[in-house]
Amino acid sequence: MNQVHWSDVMAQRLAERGQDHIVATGITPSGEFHIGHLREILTGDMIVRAARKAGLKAQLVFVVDNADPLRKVYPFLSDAYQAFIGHQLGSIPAPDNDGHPDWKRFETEGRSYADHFLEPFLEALAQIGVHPTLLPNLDAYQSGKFAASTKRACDDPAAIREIIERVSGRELPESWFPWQPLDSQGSLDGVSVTGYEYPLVHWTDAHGVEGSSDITKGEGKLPWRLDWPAKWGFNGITCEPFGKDHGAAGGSYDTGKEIARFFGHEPPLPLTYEWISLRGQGAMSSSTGNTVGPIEALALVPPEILRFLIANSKPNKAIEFDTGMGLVNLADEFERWSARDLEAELSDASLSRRQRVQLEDSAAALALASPDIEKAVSATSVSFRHLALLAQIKTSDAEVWASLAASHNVEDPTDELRDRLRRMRTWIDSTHFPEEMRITVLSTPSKQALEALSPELRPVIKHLHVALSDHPWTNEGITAAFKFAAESSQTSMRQLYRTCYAVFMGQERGPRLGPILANCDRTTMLDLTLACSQMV
RNA sequence: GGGCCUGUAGCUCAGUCAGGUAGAGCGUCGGACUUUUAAUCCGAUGGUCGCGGGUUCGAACCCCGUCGGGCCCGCCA
Repeated sequence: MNQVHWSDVMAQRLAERGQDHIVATGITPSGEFHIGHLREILTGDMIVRAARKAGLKAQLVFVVDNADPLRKVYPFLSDAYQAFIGHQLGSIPAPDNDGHPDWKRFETEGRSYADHFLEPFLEALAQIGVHPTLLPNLDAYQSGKFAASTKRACDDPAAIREIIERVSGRELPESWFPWQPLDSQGSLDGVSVTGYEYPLVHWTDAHGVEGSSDITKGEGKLPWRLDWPAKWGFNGITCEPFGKDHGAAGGSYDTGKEIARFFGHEPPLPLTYEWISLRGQGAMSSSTGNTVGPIEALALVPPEILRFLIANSKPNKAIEFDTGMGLVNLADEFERWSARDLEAELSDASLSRRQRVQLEDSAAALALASPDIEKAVSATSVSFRHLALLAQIKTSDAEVWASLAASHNVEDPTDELRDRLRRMRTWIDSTHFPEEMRITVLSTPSKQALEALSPELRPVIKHLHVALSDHPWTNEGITAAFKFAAESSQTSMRQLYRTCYAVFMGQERGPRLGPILANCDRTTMLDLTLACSQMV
């Protein structure tokens, strides 16, 4: 069988390199995590799954870059963080609700800035079925794992400098040294290296203080372009997906490749992926607050839908995340696919190569979408659209299940379905829910909708008003009134409904009106109908 | 300046690596269900594959050029 899904292609390439694999992902916990970061880790997770499917041994690791310094005081931080700029994220206190440093928890529990942002992300990962081995980078420095590579670099800074300058095309300052020592205050900024005798790097800091940094004890860190290839080595990384920022020519992967070999190991198999942007708002960025967090996204959609989004998009394809109609369409697409018997469809010998590839690709994406690798997500047979509708009309869950029992043969709602309804209600209450999907009954006539109505339908409104006035204000009564109005005005039911939607909802189509109108005030609705009939 | 990704049906995208009759889903339109809980089912509609050249018996696919979109080359997934 051909390898069609991107994850299978990666697995195949890994198989050519060996049997044992460690797939790495890495993120700097400098601010709130967002679904862009989810692409990083899910891409890794899916490669691991594909590799195991191909009979390889594979493990997912998540390098937490908590040795990276705080770059600036982000909008969600108080000015107190000014003092921490340049300090490592794993060694400064987390912000509290007001953005002030929470010294108490930092001192009693050791809860760092990095932990603060990492925790909710890990929670989201658990929900989404990703269970990576965590590798906090600060610990790696402190336990001396970087020592060997660091020594290699510090023993021959010119070689490293040559690689970076040649490959990236940028010139490094004269003072550049392949180790950034922590200064007298614990900052990585503004430190000048004055000498090196293994294992000590001597420095003078911005405060005029002099000191020495032991590279085997993590009293500093490697610059990013060395940090990355160094940890490929001691962690035995064989594959790593990364964002396009690292993948650019002359970027950190390019220099990393050569530096890794200088350190004495092969670089991992790369996979560059595109970024996720928010529809209409550009790239997501933790620092600007232009984000949708994984937790927030999971409150709205089930994990399998998020996984499906990543699995079904080729890594080099930019994703526009849309919490409105895009999500509805995505969810319904997932639902349709999972309801199909792809196995059976693929056994059809008359399929063209093209059709076959498409089916196989979707089948692979669908399998990867399940948070639980052991079990495929079963089709709920209820579309997102339909559930959105029911959730708006029925106030209690019991009514929703009763309706589904009648219309969709759902006797006993599965846990999956209950879960979906719960998320659906959250979504409807949020600002993300698309207006297009929102059921609104008008209180004043929609001039626009009435004008859009074909001329021969306008007189029908009068019949409608009469019929509604004469029938009981119940679901059955209203439905009977519709029928009566259609007969007395010689209109087909289809056309009558079109008229009704224009009158009551200002739209061309909509859900069954009987039950909805029955929940509305009779007088208000009759007044609305009358007003409409007088307008046309 | 250097480089990467991208342009295929109204929309979202497969198909490009291994050239062989242009594919899905959505949407739209029509029909069915004695008309609809935006449902479901059936059917139809729809593309000079950005543009121009070249290679080839044959090009969406390979090569050259060109235009448009996104992005990277200090940090960012």
